[in-house]
Amino acid sequence: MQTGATLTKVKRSASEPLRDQILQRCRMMLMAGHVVPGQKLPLRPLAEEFDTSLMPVRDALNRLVADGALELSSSRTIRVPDMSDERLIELHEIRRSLEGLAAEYATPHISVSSIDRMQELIGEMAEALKVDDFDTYIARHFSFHFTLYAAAERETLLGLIDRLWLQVGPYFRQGIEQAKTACENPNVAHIKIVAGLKARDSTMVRTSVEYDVFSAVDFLRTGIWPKGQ
Amino acid sequence: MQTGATLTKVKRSASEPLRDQILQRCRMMLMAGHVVPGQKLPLRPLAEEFDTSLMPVRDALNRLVADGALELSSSRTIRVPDMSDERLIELHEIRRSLEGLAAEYATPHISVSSIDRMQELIGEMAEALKVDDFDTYIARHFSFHFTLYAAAERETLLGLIDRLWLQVGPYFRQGIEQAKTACENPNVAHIKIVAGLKARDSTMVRTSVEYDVFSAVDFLRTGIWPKGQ
DNA sequence: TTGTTATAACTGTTATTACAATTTTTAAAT
DNA sequence: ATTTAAAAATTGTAATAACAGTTATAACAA
Repeated sequence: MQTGATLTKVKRSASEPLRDQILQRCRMMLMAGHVVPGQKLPLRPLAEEFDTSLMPVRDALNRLVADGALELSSSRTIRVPDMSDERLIELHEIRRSLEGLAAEYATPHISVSSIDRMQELIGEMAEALKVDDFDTYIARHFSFHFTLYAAAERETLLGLIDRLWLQVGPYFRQGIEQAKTACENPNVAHIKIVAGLKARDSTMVRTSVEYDVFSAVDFLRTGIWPKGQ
Repeated sequence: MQTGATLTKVKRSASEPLRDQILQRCRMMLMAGHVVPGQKLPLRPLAEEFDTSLMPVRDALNRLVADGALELSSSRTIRVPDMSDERLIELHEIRRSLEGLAAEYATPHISVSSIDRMQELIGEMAEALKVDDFDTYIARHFSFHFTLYAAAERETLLGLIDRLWLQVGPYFRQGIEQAKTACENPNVAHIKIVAGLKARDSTMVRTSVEYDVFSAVDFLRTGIWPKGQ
């Protein structure tokens, strides 16, 4: 299947449908950049790897298509969509708007322990980057942002932001690998976010998050078009 | 099935999968408020009405669950979700943010003929309201807003806004029927939107759209809790 | 009448199979 | 060697049936 990730069997349990277990796996693959743009994800090989029938795999992938994380190309093959300049910019206009909103709502409510955790995550991100452990970097980076956004306690908003991250996931990894050094720049935003939270300054947090998202555009662009098209 | 809408058979054609045809039907039912909050939508009766098997119906409904327009209650029955005060407010915080964004981007690009059409739609809305033709009112109201948002030419943004409308759809109809007279208020916003477009004043259009969304909250609340809980 | 238990009906999920369309491969002809 | 055409393999979709929960109903007991 060449998903780049180690896939093990999923088990049928009453608590969680196979579809959801498979969905979770596929989400991880996308977020971690373990699938590459343009890559096909045919149902049957995936079903074989998960040791299930087509149906739950089909359900999971259809869900991801609905979320814009995958696409149904003409002649109905499911693949990881390519990124265009326009789409990248649009996604980040929306990200800026929604993540800024979430950041603002989160600021008064977020717990001190969560802020401390975010502080730690900044350190762990730097550590991971030093040893080229991109998987860990991506995981910590995700935790950092979603610890903040979850504190806004807006379920629908969180879901929308999640969808947007799923769409940039496959390109984010390429961005880091290409522009590793440039990652210091976003980290400045991260530090300001934590500082803003400690001061309970909603405007500062929102502005810092918006800047973080803003700077991500150029960062991602270098990953998508390394030669500088 | 008691969907309130007239359902006819869907036909298997090469061009469009049954799932998408059924999805379209269900979307209409939700947007037009032809299903009521709390109502169950079991697969088998729907499949019988559409004269298909479970699968395409299941696909369509799962998609709507993913979109937040339907919910999988505990004990996995699919139903129209109830609206809470918190959810209503959250949805409109997001709506305001995203529809404001779309409005701003649309203003410089929207064609004169589209603006004219929007002007017409305001009239048609008033007409429909006079004769209690709520179906027409809802359809025209939808056209009015999405003519604007489509002009922004942001596919992902449009998709997100569409999702949000799908979630408020079932409650919008109740709102109109309950607070019919109060509908003059939103119309003021509509008129300002068109005026702003003619002047190509992005800020004015954005502000008017944001006010329209803002005023929709109270309006919808009267529909959801008519007694004034 | 009320509470409990067994039975039946109904729910979405999953597996299997068949299908139609597309893509790839193979073979033949130029 | 290149082009064309036929055949095989691969794709997602859809139908059917079996499954495992849950909910409703009915029968029985107190």
